[in-house]
This record gives sequence, structure tokens and C-alpha cells, in this order.
Amino acid sequence: MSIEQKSAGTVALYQRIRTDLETRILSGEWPPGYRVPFEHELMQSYSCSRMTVNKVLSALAAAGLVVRRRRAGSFVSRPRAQSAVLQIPDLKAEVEKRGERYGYQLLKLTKRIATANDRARLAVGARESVLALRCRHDADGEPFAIEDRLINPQAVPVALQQDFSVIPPNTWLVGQVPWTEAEHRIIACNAAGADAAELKLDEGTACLVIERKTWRNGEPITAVRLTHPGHLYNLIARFTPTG
Amino acid sequence: MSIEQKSAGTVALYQRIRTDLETRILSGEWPPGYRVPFEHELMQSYSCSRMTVNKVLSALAAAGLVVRRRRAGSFVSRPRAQSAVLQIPDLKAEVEKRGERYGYQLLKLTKRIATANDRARLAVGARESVLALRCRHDADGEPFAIEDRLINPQAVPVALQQDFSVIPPNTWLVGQVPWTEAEHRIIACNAAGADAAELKLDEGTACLVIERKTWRNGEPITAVRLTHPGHLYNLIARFTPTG
DNA sequence: GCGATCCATTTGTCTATACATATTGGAGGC
DNA sequence: GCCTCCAATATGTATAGACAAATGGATCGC
Repeated sequence: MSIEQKSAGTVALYQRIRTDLETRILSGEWPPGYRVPFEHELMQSYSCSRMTVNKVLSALAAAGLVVRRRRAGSFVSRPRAQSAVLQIPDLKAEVEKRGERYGYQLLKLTKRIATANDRARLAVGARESVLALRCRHDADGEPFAIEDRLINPQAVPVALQQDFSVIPPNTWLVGQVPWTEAEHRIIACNAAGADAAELKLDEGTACLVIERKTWRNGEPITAVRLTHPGHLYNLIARFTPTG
Repeated sequence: MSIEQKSAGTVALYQRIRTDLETRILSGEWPPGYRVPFEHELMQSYSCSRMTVNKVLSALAAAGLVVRRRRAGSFVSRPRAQSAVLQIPDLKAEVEKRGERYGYQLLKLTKRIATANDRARLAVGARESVLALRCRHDADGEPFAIEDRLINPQAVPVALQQDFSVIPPNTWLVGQVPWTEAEHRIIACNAAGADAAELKLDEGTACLVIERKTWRNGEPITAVRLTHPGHLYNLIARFTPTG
């Protein structure tokens, strides 16, 4: 091939390739476990040297988007485990990791046109519908969390067919629905009303509340409010100043 | 130079170089703003090709440790701002950012040989001393946080000369003492005893408690427990799955 | 003294090549 | 069927050379 390094506009070739691959991964076109084309194949399809695609794949590996294995190839990785605060935990897995018996009960499920309150939480359009769920997670028979969730069926139409009386929405979403951005808000408040009753707590017991919103390429996916008994749950994060 | 790629043990050359440079930066030997040697110089001192040192410097730039400028060189950057949960906030700055009047009062300061409890919190040696402080932060005259802190004077000897009746330890440490690792634990609990009284809260009011430990190259610096009234403080984190 | 211009320097990107290393899949022996 | 060993293959690391782009500083003209 000829020496024409910055042909397309002003953007570097390896940047263009990286964006390409990232798009395919984040869009779900290449799901977790998918084998990314070999360096050899990429260098043919982009008409460039191996060093260039190697730089891209190494960078994606450093960013945790792919895992590279000698002789086997590069594979789209599952979302990395992060420090716990910045994780979206699967409550079922968390409970079982602690060696306790996991229990789950769907308390309520409705599909409705978004109310003003719903729209404040989920930012969907005025006439659009939302899926609202409320359920309880138990550890060894003791209530462990109340999950109050809104799902945007426009973003996740499959959710309407899902049977959430068996699979917790938390577990299902973590495993099935890719997301690109999330926000946590962590609050301490006193248990009251239905929350207190369903968690079998005295009124006023301190609870740790995690409100989380997730988006996929700017489109809201779900908003959840997880209320945990303060004495049963706390969050841990380890980090360094360099990020 | 000869072709002998993996001479020193089994560790890659570019990894060795990267560790070298990172150590110098994190140890403070190369402070923020310091000009890292040019690629040309590094390739001479490590007897390697430019591509190799370029790979190292590009990786450090991607990690945010250095900033690179054409013709000028590479410079050690200031620590990046992080998402709020993974930040060590300066409470004074936080309060003033919200447009409220900041107040501060030192409640207690003692220097003592570490008790068993102290050592559980700070992991200092058996006969070593610790600096223990307790203070209150106010926003617009209302109690905003109780700060319960241990400082390791072995790691931060300057702390012994500091006048903490004027400068909050939080503010002083954030500005003065570099750290390499930190851990947060976030808890919800009911206010009780001295905490409730000093925060002017009714017994049982939900509080958000942040326990933080910081280290510098493995040496413990400080351990702090910040107790905030739940209705006055919550934590926010925005993040993406790719890290 | 001041501003425009040019140049040397430094990083940015890319190529072609080379050898190292790990690992998978299969061939062959038992 | 199962184990061992081997070779093909994909990634990992490193090199030397090349040109591009940006810019700090010097030089030159006024």
C-alpha cells in the first residue's frame, strides 16, 4: 500500500479503527464473548500494517473492552467488575457470594403511561409508557432490599415479554441489556411506611438508598431505587488519584 | 544495539520503563508540571527504539499521568478530577460551592500511643503514636458533618506542628499530603450519643457515614469517619462500563 | 523595540520486518 | 478412549526508518 498516513480528513487511522470496533461492541453487534477479527484479518480489511491494528486492540484491552488470548484471538469482554460503588451489582450473585440463600418476590408490576413523577425519574416522552416494578430481595429469609424500578420499554422492548415473577429485573437487566452510562445517588434515610413494613424494619431504622439511572447512547433504559437496611449493606470503593 | 528483546528476566522492556516513570511521578520526585525527558533522551538512557518509549509515554498520557505537547515535551499532570464518590472532597470547598457559609470547630485533639482500636482503623505499629482529632463542620450555622480522624505521624510528621484549630484537617490533608490509594466504605446508620448531640439531631435520625482510609505507597496516612445528617448530604457518581 | 517569518525540534502516526511466547488442535502412540 | 508431543497460529514485543503536524524560539525586516 502507498504511504498516505492521514488520508481521510484529519483523523488518525488507528482512531478510526478504534471507533469502529468500539461502536460494534457498545451497540451489541459484537456481544460479550464474540471473537473479534484477528489482527491479520483487520489489517487486510483496513489495508494497514499489523502494528496499527495491534495498537488499537491493545488499547481496547487496556480499556477492558476486549480480552486477548494468545493463539485464540481477542474476545469482547463482559463489563468489568469495578470498585463496588461504581458497579451495577447483581443482588442474587451478591447474596450467594456471601454464602446466604437468595430469595426473591415480585410485589407489583404495572405498565402505564408515564406520570409526571415517572418522567422526572426516567426522562421518557410525555405520552410514552413505562414498566413499573416493585420487588423484594431476601438473604437467608431476611428482607435485604426493596427494588423500585422503572423500565423504558421503548429502549428495551423485550422487557415486556419477560416474566419478572421468576427472574429479578435486576439480574435480568445486568445480564441482558448493555448500557453506556450510569449515575448513582447514595442516600441515608429513615425507613417509613411500606418500605419499613416490607423490609420488616421498625419505623425510623436507617436505610442505605441507592438511586441509579442507566442510559444507552443517551437513551434512558431504567431508573431504580434500592432500599437496603443500613445494618445489612454498605458500599465499598477502592481507588487511586490517577484514576 | 543487539536484538535481544526479553533480556532482563521475563518482564517487557516497555513495562520496566513505564514502572520506572510511574514511580518517579507517584513518589513526587517528578512533581506536577515537571518536564519528563524527551523521547530522544529516554531512548538513549534505556538503549531502545523511539517506538518503545513512545508507547510508554502514550500509555501514561492515556492514563492521565502526563500531558504531551508537540515541540514542548511531556509534562507530569495534576491529578484528575474524579466522580464524586471516588473523590476526596474538601468539605470547606464543597460547602462554599453550594453558596453557604462554612464553619469549623475543633472539638478534641490528642496524641497517644495507638490503642488496639486505633490500630484496627489505621494499621500502624504496636508502639507507635497516632494523632486523633474530632471536629465539626457547619454549613450556614447548621452542623453538617462530624469528622473523626486518626493521622499517622510517622507518615506525616508535619501534622504535629499544624494548628488544626484554624485549618480543618480535611482541608489541610487534601491540599498538602499526596496519596496513592484510598478506600471508602459507605454506611447508613442511626444517629446516637455524642454524634447526635453534636450534629443537633434527634436520636435515630438517619446519617450517611463515610469511612475512608488513605495510603501512600502502602504506608497508612490517615483514617477518617465522616458522619453527615442524611437529609443534608448524599453522594453522586457518574460512570461508564468501560471504566 | 516590535512584529512577521522561518526553522529546528518534538511529538504523532504509520510501515515492514523480526523473533518470542503461549496455546490450541490434531497426529500419533498406548 | 486417553495421554503426549508437535506444529501451526495468534498475540506480544521490539526495531529502524519515514513523513506529518505543531510550535517555541531565533532571525530578519522595519
